Amino acid sequence: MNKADLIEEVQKQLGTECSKAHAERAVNALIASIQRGLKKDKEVQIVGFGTFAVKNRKARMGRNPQTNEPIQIKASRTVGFRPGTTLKDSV
Amino acid sequence: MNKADLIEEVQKQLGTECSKAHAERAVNALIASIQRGLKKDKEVQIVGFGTFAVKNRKARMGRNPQTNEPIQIKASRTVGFRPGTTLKDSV
DNA sequence: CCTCGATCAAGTCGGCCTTGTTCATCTCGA
DNA sequence: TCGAGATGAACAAGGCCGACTTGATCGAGG
Repeated sequence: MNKADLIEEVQKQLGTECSKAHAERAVNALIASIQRGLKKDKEVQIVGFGTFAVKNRKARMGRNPQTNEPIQIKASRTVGFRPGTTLKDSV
Repeated sequence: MNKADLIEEVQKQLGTECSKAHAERAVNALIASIQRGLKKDKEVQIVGFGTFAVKNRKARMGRNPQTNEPIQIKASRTVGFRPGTTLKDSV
């Protein structure tokens, strides 16, 4: 399922009163808001769905799959997601 | 950041023309749509954000942290999330 | 057309995941 | 606005799953 299909689903649930353009704006706004929330509070919790959290990933040893040469992987940040109980049960 | 703050952020980005109640409906609709997309296609890709995917978790051996007793962990399903490049760079 | 993400290779170690209670926090009805 | 109900985080220890590395290529979205 891609973004276009997702927007269509959202527009259906919001009713025909809401245009697809509005649904798209809402989707983009939500995504942007989650990003801003992650940057600010490092965590965004959505009850009944799950929790997004910025995670610190330690430096470690890796390997270049092409040259088979060991390389140093620097510490980095990523975004983790832990599904909530409701979401787990629904899938 | 909780759901209420998130809704407020969304409403700001949508403009004052959109009420907070509408923003809340949009947020709920999007979440519900993602859930339905996961149940249907097992994967929801949002460009510029990341990808949600239903993952099959194999059965394995675990341990009860309280009794220190080995236990069998049954195979289960969970929802994984892989952040996209844009999201990684923003945090 | 241009950007963005998935994919593939192989090897490895970081961290996820288990149970169950306790506590903090959020949601929602009145 | 406040209380009641509900949801999730944290905590323990340890095993093994899988995310992660490069980089070119393909597909698709904007």
